[in-house]
Amino acid sequence: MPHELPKSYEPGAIEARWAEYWVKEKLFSVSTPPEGETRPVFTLLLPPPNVTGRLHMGHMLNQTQMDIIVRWHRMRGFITLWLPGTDHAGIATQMMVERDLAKEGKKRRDLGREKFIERVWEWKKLYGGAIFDQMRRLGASVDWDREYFTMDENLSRAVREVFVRLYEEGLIYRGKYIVNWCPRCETAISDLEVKHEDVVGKLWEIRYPVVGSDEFITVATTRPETMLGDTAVAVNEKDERYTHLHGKKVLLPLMKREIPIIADELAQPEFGTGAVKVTPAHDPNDFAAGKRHDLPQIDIMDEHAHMNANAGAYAGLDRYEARKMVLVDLQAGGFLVGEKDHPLALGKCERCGTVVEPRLSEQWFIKIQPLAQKAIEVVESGEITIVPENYKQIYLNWMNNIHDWCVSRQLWWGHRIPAWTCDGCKEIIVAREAPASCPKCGGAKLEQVSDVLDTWFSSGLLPFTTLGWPEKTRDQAVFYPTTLLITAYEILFFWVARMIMFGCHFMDGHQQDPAIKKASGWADKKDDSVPFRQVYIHALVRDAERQKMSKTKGNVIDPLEIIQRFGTDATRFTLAAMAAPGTDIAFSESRTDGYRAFANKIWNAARFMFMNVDRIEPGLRPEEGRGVRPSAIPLEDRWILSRFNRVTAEVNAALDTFRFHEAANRIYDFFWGEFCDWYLELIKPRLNFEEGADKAQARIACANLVNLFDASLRLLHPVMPFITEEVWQAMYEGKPPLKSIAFAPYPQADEKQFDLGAETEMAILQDLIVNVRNVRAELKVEPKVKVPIEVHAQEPSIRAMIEQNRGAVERLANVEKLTFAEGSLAKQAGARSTARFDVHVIYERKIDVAAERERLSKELEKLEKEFGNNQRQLSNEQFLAKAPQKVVEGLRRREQELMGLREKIKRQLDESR
RNA sequence: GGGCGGUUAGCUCAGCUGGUUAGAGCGCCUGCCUUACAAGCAGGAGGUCGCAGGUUCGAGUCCUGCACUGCCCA
Repeated sequence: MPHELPKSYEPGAIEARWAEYWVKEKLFSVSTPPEGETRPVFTLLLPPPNVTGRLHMGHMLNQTQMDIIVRWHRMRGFITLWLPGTDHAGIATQMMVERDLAKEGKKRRDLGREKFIERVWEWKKLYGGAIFDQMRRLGASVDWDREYFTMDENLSRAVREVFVRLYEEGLIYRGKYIVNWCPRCETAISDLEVKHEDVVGKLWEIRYPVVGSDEFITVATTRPETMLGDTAVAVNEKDERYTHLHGKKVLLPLMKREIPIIADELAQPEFGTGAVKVTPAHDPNDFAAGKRHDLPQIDIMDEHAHMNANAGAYAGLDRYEARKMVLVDLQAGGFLVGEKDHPLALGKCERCGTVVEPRLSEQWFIKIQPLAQKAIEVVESGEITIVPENYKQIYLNWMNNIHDWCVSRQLWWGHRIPAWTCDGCKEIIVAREAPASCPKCGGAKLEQVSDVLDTWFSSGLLPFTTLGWPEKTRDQAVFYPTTLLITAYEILFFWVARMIMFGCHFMDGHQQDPAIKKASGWADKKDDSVPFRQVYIHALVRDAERQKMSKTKGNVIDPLEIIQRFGTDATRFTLAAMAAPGTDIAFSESRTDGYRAFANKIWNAARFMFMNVDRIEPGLRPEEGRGVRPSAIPLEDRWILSRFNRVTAEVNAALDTFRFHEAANRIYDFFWGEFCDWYLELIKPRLNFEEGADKAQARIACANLVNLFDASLRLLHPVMPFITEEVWQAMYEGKPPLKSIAFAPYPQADEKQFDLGAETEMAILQDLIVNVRNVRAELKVEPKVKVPIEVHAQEPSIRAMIEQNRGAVERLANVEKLTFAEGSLAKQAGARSTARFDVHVIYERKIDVAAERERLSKELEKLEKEFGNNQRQLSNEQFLAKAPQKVVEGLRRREQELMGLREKIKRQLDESR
């Protein structure tokens, strides 16, 4: 049987089938376009999920939006490349495998570096693809043939190349500085990987005896254990309380070490006692002060944040045990003079939650200023646009206050830094490949630096390394700069900023193929070194109570579970419909449930269409222009075409500016509220194919229906790819002209089809029908009983229009017979008046006079209020002088309507007394 | 402490550059198994747009202050 769609809509079945088909047929794979290509190009890089990752709502929103934009471009004839890949996620992945090892009672050091890395690769092979399997379920139309992994050999080579070039340019340096150290992960982490948490800590006051006097100087600290590493006490130069102590020394309690009192801006007179202890090896500010005053740096902890030999009697203790002991001993010695609650922001490791320890260590840094400069310029000048715009300022603020980036990590899993230490002369050699001997002393014993690079170092390069860099490839000429980046605010600094810095630096001087650049609409952009032309920052998905989702709170919504219950299409639609730029999404299942109902509506409308096609002309296919009869086109056809084209214009405009919610809602309102609720109902009589019916008319109506349905499916496809594919394929009974609706042209508005007249007439007709239904409900007319109505319309054209569509009124409003009256019907009981017509429902039942009067009074009150406003404005000379003509005219017209309506209502009120 | 948002119907949210009567989904009430759809159809109730000022002929929309609330940075 042709066109068979099962009676009920089951998203699970159709979605799995099409998801598999799209991948199997390699529909979204893009080969490198040859020289001379003139089609526009759209390139999008998928923000690489962690290889350890599992799909969450954030991914789902991100990917839904990307897929909408991607499918939209593809359907508009762009060569559309969406590049997927995963990130090796240094710490996260290493933790995962360490956890596995722990189950076997082993640690990574038991295996050794090489064996451990082998183990990680095994793990990756087994579990690394999970998130992409999940992505396929979303329908993400990425090019699976170009899938990359940041640890792939070609990408690793590019990473080494970048590192060496930066080093040679003097933009990478190595040195001993205070970094954020995670004692659990045993590695340095960047500023961005530290999350601050507000806690109530304590502020302790400790007094240090001044050498050579019986005076004390009192310092305040939140971390008393670090006093073991103090090498000075600082006071402010301007603080007169301490002027007499400048140049003196104090005897550090517990350690019995004499340390100087220095004058430094580190000490702020307003804070605490105005004097602070200085621990250069354990605090970044103290480190800086230490440099200024050439103080010794005494490191008192090891990599696990346990006290080391420099901590004297406390060696071996964990930092918190040491704190307790130190406090006890200070107390016993009479040095502890105060303790009070003190709010502080405690820095924790983003990955494992361990409190971060500022630690003095040898690390590699990128000198960021020169890179940031260009990255600021390209955003300020609009070479890269950021949407919503407020993120531009946030980006610039951050960029302007950027610090050098610590890129070394003391991990095993990642890109090992291409630097070697000569065993003989300790020279550091940075090179693309392992050097055979030391260029300085000729020694052959060289050892590669054990650190690896921050994961973001390699992901920052992806826009060009995925296109073959450092080779100069045709792919780069075509696809670079990528067109767009869609991502979450959270990684604006981590990733977006770094891509911009790296892109501008390493692609400096690059030029995109000029023909393609122009065709793609970027002719006005001057700089092709940027990694992307536009950035769209999407919102956060929260739970229905607006809470941020978190595992600890247990309020995480699993997108796959939602998909299972409501279907991918409905879930995608929910995210699209709620994604107003700049506002977080409070995900609510009831909305998704509603959008599944929308999918169901489409399904059933399709069944209705197929039922008629099979009855009237089984071979009917969508075909542009077919079915439209040039003369005597019925109102509903002119109307729906006008509406479709307007909606098409709105949807295209909305997608162009990332207003996903607007695009989704326009289609929803059109398809359900106009196409199904009105158009389908209106054409039902024309679809009559029985004996004696106008079969030519039925064929035309059916062809119109099919064309409009086809166009609507194409309009919706980027948002709901599965159901649209299913119905579209069914329209061709499995023999479509293209492999997928994904390649069918996206509807573009044809302004010639805009028909304001038809829209106005239709609005009047709908108004008439709704009014009759309304009165029927009020008169409590039995649903099955048809009643006669009288209509009065002053304007002959309106009367003619109603006359012409009397069948529609009679059918849709359940009317027995429509007759026209010459005079106003306003005073009749059971009548309604509008500016265009009066309608009287003829029905004997006594109406509820009190209720009717109440309704009328309310109506009158509303009218009077509006009329008051109307008059106030129209009698205001300033208004008349300054307001645009259009607005004034509108109000004048409304004034007439209001006066008429007011009279009618008043008369009805009089009559009903 | 600095910065950025939010506050519109019972709930979740739209309302773009100020312009005629502030919208949707869900929920609620009433009535319908009307041959595509009860996951539906038809009708209905529900809003001093956080508060106070200001700009303007005109403010949900722009400005200032306040209150509450969220996020980021230090």
